Amino acid sequence: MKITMKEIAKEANVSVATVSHVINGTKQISKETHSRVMGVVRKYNYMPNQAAKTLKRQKTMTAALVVSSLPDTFVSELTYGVEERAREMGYHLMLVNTNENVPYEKETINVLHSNMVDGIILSPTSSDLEYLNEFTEAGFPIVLVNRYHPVVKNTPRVTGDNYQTGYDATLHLLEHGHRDIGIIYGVPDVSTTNDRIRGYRDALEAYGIPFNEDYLELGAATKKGAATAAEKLLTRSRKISALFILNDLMTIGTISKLKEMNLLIPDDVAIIGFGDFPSAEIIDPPVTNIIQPPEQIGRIAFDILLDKIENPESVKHVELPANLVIRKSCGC
Amino acid sequence: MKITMKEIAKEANVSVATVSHVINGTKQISKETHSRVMGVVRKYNYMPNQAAKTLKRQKTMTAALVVSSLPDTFVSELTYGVEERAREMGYHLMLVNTNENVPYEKETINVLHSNMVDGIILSPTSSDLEYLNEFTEAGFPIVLVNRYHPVVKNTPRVTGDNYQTGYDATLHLLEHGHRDIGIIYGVPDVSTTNDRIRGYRDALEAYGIPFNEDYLELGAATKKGAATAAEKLLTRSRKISALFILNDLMTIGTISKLKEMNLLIPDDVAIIGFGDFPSAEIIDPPVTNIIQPPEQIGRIAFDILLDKIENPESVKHVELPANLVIRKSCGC
DNA sequence: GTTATTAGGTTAAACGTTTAACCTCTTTTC
DNA sequence: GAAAAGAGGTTAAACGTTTAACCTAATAAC
Repeated sequence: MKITMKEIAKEANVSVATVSHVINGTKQISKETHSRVMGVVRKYNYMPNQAAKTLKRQKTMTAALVVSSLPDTFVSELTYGVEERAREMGYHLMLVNTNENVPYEKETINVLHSNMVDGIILSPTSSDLEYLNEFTEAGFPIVLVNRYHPVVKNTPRVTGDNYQTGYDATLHLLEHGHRDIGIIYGVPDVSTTNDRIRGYRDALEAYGIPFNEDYLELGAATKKGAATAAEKLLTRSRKISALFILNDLMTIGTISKLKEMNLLIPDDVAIIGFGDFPSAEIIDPPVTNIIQPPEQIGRIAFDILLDKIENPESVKHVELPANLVIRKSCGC
Repeated sequence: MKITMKEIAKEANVSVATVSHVINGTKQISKETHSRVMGVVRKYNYMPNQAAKTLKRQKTMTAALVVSSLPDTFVSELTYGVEERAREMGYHLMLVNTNENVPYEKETINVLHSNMVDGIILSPTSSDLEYLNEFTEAGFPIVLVNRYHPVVKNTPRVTGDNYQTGYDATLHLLEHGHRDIGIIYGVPDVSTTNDRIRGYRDALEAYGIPFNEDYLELGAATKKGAATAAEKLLTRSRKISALFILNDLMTIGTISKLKEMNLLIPDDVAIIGFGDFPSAEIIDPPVTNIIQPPEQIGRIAFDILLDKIENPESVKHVELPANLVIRKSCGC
């Protein structure tokens, strides 16, 4: 069996309270006792039982990152940022992927809430987030990341500035003279998609161009999905001369389809992608991308979670700017 | 405060034991009592305190995945597989990235061992794994993934067949007529690197070609690292006509450098990469890759961990085959 | 030379579950 | 109709920590 504090205490000839105090530094302890206890601790490589500690302290020193999909570049890098920051701050990280499954997401939040973690960073599946209020109102720290919804009260969030990036990308394409710009989006009805499309609409409006529902197509956030979406879009609306694609895998899928259709980028169809990827600059042509800082979003989200844990009234909203890195696929 | 079993018991007019029994189904309970208790449970959305449960049961129902680096395609997909399988089996997953830091790895295993998790899937940083024996001998379940070392006894592992893939890739290049084949590797002195290089050597030997230390270069598993490694290799040994590159990011970095040097792929330098990536087929030329199934490795690793938890004597070794997917960069 | 203060410990209650042992009725068995 | 078995509960002891309250001897204060 695993060694316990009681046995350490016996071997060091002190009470368990003393062992606890030397380990945690919660009381003055004489030099000799201290080193005698630490000697025994090291001898057995003793580590306090986390469950007991948590039960008593009501603090787990672990946080959870709950995402709605894992095999996704953005999410991977987000995870990296969160994990790194958690580690730096002495926290452990629990990772759960809800796989875009809303009931499972609810269930997950519920069990994590029961003394498994001190707080949650959540990238939610849907906009139906009212159920979160039950937890946040009870003082359980949750921070929303990437996707959000105004229905959740008193809850910090950190996102990219999706509206602005949608606007900027569209504007750039407009400045290149494009008037018929298609969008391939990954997931319907989430704030990220909606905000970017809002930016797109407003940019069009600034140029006096009417919004056309036919120019939107769902790409399901996959290569294959985007390929068929691109095909639909370009056959249905032959005037489309530029595409704005809302994630990296879909950008790759689209390019693949365009090559298959023998369409030249950017001459026949210009492209701006969302989310940079490692090979973007060695593709022919190198692809122009909106780059968001997912790792930084993760780090900040963790810091805000910590702030929320220590200071329950605090509600910070952070919106990080993104950059348009211009390469060749837009026509530049 | 969070609601406890005691309060549920009071409101349902039963003892806490009874509440526990209805929740866990550990005893016959009358229909009325059962529904009365469940009524109160649902009313307050009660969930048992995990810390208390763990303390009593000595079982956490969570596993840990400890990797040595996170921002890496292979690791991301491995994580995906592990998380998915854990979720399916009703386990939670703890994720920690040791950042190739050996002391931190040791420390991590130590705290995870103290009733935080029921077992660990470890992709270790170094070959210095003797310290693990202390834990495995005490019956703590650990399964090694990807990297391993024979010094760890009684410990299951699941890896790709690195020797064979090293052999196959080299052979393919040899069949194309290449006699001077460089290797860019990511991390020195780990089993993955060593096994692949062993395969490379043996393939060369089968063709009667002497092994040349100068044909190896460290690429640090990054784009930049590989770019400078490629440059070094090609200027130092001008006869090199093919490159075998041991991870995806390094493949991209190398291609980028070759383009910069105005070298044609595959005419001036042929390339085979290790680890497929989403854009491999839209790059010009499409890149020939060894593809390993990291997600499957993850799933299997979790199953083996579970097996080890339930059956401590079990020691399974799994070695998964990889495929050479042939595209254009090898000269085909 | 009494009284406070401090240093260095110990005792014991609590954290919220689980579960063996026990109890009390009913029902079954022969 | 007495004994055995079963159904449906309860009691209380763990699980391994933390921490407030308490204790004692030594030192400081005046």
